[in-house]
Amino acid sequence: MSDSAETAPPTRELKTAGLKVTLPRLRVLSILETEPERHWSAEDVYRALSSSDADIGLATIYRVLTQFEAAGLVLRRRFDDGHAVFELDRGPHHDHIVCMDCGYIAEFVDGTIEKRQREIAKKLGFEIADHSLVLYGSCTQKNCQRKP
Amino acid sequence: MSDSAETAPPTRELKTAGLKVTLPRLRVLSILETEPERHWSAEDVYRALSSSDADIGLATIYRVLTQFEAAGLVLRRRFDDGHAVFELDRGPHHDHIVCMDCGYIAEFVDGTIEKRQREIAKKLGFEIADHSLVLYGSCTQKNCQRKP
DNA sequence: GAGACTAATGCAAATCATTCGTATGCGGAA
DNA sequence: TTCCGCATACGAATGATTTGCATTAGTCTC
Repeated sequence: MSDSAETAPPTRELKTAGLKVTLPRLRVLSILETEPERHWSAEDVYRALSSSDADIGLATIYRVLTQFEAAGLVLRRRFDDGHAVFELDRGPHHDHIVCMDCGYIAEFVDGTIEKRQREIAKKLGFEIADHSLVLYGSCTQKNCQRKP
Repeated sequence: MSDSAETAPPTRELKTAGLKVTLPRLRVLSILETEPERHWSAEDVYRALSSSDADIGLATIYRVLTQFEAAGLVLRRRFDDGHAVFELDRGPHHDHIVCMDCGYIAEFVDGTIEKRQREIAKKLGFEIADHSLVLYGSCTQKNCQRKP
């Protein structure tokens, strides 16, 4: 089949999101997709791109990630150090539990908690738009102590 | 009665916390106590102190607040903008719900959620040390739109 | 497919909250 | 009160993130 007859997945994704298809945006999206579950800092993405080939400035990474967030492609998270990390917004909503020793991050979903949140918001007279739940602790895994 | 026979509350609180009683620490603690429920940024405290009298540097505010945190006097919170705010650590643990329109912050506690968190942590093999739960939404109060 | 119009990018400089370095000074034990 | 060491003030340094501006690349029209 011809190359142009089909649109490559990242390209289609950008178009669907209403974003102009540019090289930096394609590169960033491709990088994110190499590890779809990972939480990337802007620096992480920058380094991954630099080591590959393209010549993309850090400022552009920030701009692109912010656009992706606005377009609903990625989620911006912030754990206790205050710095932002980004992850692809795929699969169902989830919350996080972070190991304070090794930085390992596990994800979970819990219907009971989600339900209670809605009830609480209602009782307090809020219309809830979003939430952030992060548990901090020590993972008792054998592989702990490994820095992220 | 004599002044020295009784220790003023903030002084006692510092001593109990194992902190040397210094003027900046007393001033910061007093400011926090003017609005015990408030979430203060370091800047907030700085401005409150500047407008009063003392000559306390912003760097000192940061140091003092960090010491207070370590001593368990205050809690450091971080909402979505990534900046730190501090509140006196009194009364029971609580979580927050933030109005994205006016910045109003309400507090709540929910046993069901706390319990589920412990269960989840256990299931994932974590020993939980802390957690952060913030709901974001719009308060439907009459006083909304008021910036913090 | 070429030209034109606009939005996107690279780079460097600017910001902003927060931290550090260092000389000086205050708190508290003897 | 006297002395020692931690605490403070100040400004300069830091590090993540944003912005200004000249240049480039996408997209749309013909």
